[in-house]
Amino acid sequence: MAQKDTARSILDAAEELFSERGFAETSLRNITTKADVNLAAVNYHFGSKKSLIQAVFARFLTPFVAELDKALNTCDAEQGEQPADLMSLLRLLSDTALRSGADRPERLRIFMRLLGLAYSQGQGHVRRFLRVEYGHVFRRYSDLLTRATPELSDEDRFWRVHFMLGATMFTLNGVDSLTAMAEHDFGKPTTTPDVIDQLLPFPASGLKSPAGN
Amino acid sequence: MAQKDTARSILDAAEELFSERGFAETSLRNITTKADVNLAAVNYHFGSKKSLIQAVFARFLTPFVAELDKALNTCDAEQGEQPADLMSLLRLLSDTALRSGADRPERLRIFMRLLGLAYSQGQGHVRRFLRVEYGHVFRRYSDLLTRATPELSDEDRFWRVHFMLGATMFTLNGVDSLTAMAEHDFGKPTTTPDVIDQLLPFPASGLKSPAGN
DNA sequence: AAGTGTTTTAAACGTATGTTTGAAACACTT
DNA sequence: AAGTGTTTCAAACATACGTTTAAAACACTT
Repeated sequence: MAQKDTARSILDAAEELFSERGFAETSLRNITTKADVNLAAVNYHFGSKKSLIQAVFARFLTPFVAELDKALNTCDAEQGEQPADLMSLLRLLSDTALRSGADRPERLRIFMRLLGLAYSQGQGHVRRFLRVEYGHVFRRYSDLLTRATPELSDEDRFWRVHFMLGATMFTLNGVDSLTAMAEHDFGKPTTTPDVIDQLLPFPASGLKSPAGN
Repeated sequence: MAQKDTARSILDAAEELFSERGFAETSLRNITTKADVNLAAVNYHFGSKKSLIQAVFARFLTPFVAELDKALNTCDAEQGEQPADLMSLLRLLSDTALRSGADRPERLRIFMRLLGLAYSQGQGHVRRFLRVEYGHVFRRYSDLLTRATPELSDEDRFWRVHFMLGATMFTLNGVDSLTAMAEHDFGKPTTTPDVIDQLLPFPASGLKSPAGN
């Protein structure tokens, strides 16, 4: 009982602190203080700081890719008749992501910040971990994207998928600052799902934009 | 003479190391070793590590915003007849950016990585520094963007400009990995200007995408 | 209730960091 | 060539970090 509690407190505190300040800027002492556990508890339960970082990712990603895999299975089943269209595929991904942090929808925001940090800060071990552990699901999704945009050359699609990825990462990464700015300027409160609704047409249009000019 | 040389070596080394590993992950000893100067030289010439970071940004940004300001002046002069269209505005920005790192075009890649890092790592002092020092030029550009997209509501435009920013930042941030992947997959060598040519239609389409669905 | 394996704790360890110091080396004017 | 202000240098400083240790506290079976 105590075991689970301590490990979970550490993960909770680490998730929040990492997403706010980054990995290198968050010390184990910051984490254990916030989690109200002993400093040595991190090394006892997770072995090292690196392993703790990976554990933070695993706690979010493992259920997420499981759900995504399931969703892709039903998607494959319905196929044969006709491949899923682009907008449906984007919706499938965002719905799965939103549903995956079921308890609090802000989990998605926190996690996207972590993902962005992992790629922009050194943290090569995180990238390796993610590729080895979850790569196959993303390859499945990527195949569906290809079938949904048959008019694009492989090269154009490659670049535009990354443009889309960038717009998404950047937006969800800073979604708290952005929603604050939007609320200040336009009065309307805006939630993360609202932002995603705003977002999706942008890459959907961009992916299909006329090539070559 | 020695003064300029030492300071410049430090800036060169810092620019490259920061862009590769991030700010927190690069120590003054890394920098001074690579620059082949004494450890104390950083504190002597720049005062502190924070000030060094800001100096790295200033060295790139000061000539860049000067050129951008000039370009916006001629743009304003030609106006009155009709506001500049969206694609021209994007071209104006990317051309200025490419021309600004005149000596080596890879300077732009390095600098975009720095910019991305500054926003994703803590480094609040950098954001403050950039806003205070260069904010007015970006506000000018933003006004032109508004006149180029009169059909958008302020809210839609706000979000889409940030989507565009995200696609651009992310792409130029990781442009070295991306071009390597593209070259491996498609055989074609790809330069940073090539990537920008690929990129621009994407936000241009995205900005004008039909609203509300 | 004793015994056993697990978890927590306070303290210390070794290492790396940014910064400061004071003397030495240098450049440049008089 | 002497003198003056600037720049370099090796060394040390204080601090913070991740990790390890060994004893204490705990939980749970017998």
